[in-house]
Amino acid sequence: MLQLQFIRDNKEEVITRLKVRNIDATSVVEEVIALDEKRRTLQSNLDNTLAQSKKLSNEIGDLFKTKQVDKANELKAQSLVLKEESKSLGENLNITAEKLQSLLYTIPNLPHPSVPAGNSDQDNEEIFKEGEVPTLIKGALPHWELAKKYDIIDLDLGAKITGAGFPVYKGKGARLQRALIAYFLDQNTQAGYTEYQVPHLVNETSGYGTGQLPDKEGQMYHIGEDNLYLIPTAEVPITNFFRDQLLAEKDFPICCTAYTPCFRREAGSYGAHVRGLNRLHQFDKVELVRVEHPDNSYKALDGMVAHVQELLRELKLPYRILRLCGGDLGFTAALTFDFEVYSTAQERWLEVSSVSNFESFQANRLKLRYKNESGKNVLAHTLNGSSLALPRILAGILENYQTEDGIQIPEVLVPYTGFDKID
RNA sequence: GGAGAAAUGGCAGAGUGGUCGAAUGCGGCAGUCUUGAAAACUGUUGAGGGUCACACCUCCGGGGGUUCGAAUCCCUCUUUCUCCGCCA
Repeated sequence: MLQLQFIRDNKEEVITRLKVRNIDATSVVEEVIALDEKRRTLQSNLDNTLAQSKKLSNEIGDLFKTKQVDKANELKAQSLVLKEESKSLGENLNITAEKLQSLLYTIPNLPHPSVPAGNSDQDNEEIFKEGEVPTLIKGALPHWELAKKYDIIDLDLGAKITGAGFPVYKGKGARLQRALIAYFLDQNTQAGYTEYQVPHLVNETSGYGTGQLPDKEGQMYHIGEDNLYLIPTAEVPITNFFRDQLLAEKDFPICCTAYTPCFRREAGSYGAHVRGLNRLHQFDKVELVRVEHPDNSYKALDGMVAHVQELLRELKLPYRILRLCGGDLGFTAALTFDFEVYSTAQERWLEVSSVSNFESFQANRLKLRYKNESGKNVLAHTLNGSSLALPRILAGILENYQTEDGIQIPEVLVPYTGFDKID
C-alpha cells in the first residue's frame, strides 16, 4: 500500500510512474485525494463535537459534586444532542475511511526508475547470463519422461490421491529433493540468514499484510471452516512476523530463511507448458526474507541476487537473470529480478527464483516501522527471494545432467544425497 | 471439547464510573559529577489523526452496548494461563 501522504504530495509522480505498469491511475488518484479531503473534514467536525461534549461532561461532573442537580440535568439534555450529532458524523467518517482504504488497496507499488516499460514477459530485460548449456545425449528426454524411466517422481499417483499438480517423489527422487532443501538452507544460514520453520496456514490478516489479499484471493487455497489460507510462499508467514513491529535501527538487517511447501491454485493456467514439474499446485521452496533500513534496501537486493547466483553457479546450471518489465512486475514489488534455468531437453527457460524489493509497500500494510535517529517512526523496507524453487531446479538437474547410463548428481549435492547417480 | 483466571505504554505492573493518556519500577535518551566509564542524582521518554505551529480528537486485546461521562459496568469474539477430558 502506498503512503497516503506520498500520494497527496506527489500526485503527478504517482500517475507517471504507474504508467510503466500500463496503468492509468489518474482517476483513482483523484478519487483517493478527494476521499481523503472528505475524511479529514469529517474528522475535524467530529473532533470538535466530541471536544464540546467532553467539556460538557466535565461540567456535569462538577455540578453533581456541588449538588447543583437541576443545572446538571439541563446540561445533560444538551449533551444528548451532541451525542446524536457525533454519532452520525462518526458513521459517515467510517464509511468514507473504508472507501478510501479499499481504494488504496487497489493501487500497486510504484516501479523503481530502472524498471523498463513493457507489457508481458516478452519485454523483460535480460541482464546476465552464465553457464554452459550441455550438449545432450542422443535420445535425451524431458524430465517427466526421466522421472518415469527412473521411477523417482509419480505424477499419476499424486493425481490419484489428491489431483493433478500434486506430485509424489519416490526413492532417490525424494532423497534428492531433501538434499536440495538441506543444501539451500545450509548455504543461506552460512550467509547469515536465520532458519525458521513456520506454519503452513495463515490467517486473513497475514494475507492482507503481504498483499496476497485482497487482489490475489483466488490464487490461495482457503479453508472456510477456520478462515485460514494455505501459504503460497513462506514470504507470507515470515514477513508477517514483523507486522505491527516497531524496530530500532540497530535491529537491521533482519535476515530469515525457511523451507516450506507452497500451495497455489493456479486457476486458469493450463496448457503445454505446465507438463511435469513445470507448474504445480504444491511445491517446495526455500525462501529468503529481509527487513532493511530504507537506505540499504537496494544494496541488500543486490546481495540477494548475488547469493542466489552463487547457488546456481554451484549447481552448475545454465541460468540467466531478468529485470522484470512494468507489465510483468508483481503488484507489491518495486523491482524484481527473475532467475531462469535453461531446461535443455525442453529447450526453454524455467523460472526458479524471483528476488524483489517491496520498499515500504508491504511495511505500510504491516505497520512495520523503526525509530530513526531523530526519534521518528519510519516504515522499514521488506525484500524477499527464492533460494530456490525446488521442482524446476529438479527438472533442470534431471534434464541437463542426464547421461547414457543415468543422471549425474551435481557435485555439491553428493554429500547430501549420499549417491552420485540416479540409474 | 468442559471449568476457571487474565489481556493496560519497549518491558514489568498499579489503577473498578468523572481533569487517567494513565501511578510506579526497569529500559531508552539528554544532562550534572568524572581524565573516561560505572554508580548516584536531575530531566525527558507511547501511537495515530489534525495544524505552518498550537489547539483539539482517538487509542488501556477486537467489536458492540449502558451512561451526560467508561481502562473501570454489561454483551460478544479472539488470544494466553491453570485444571479436567481426548490425542500425534
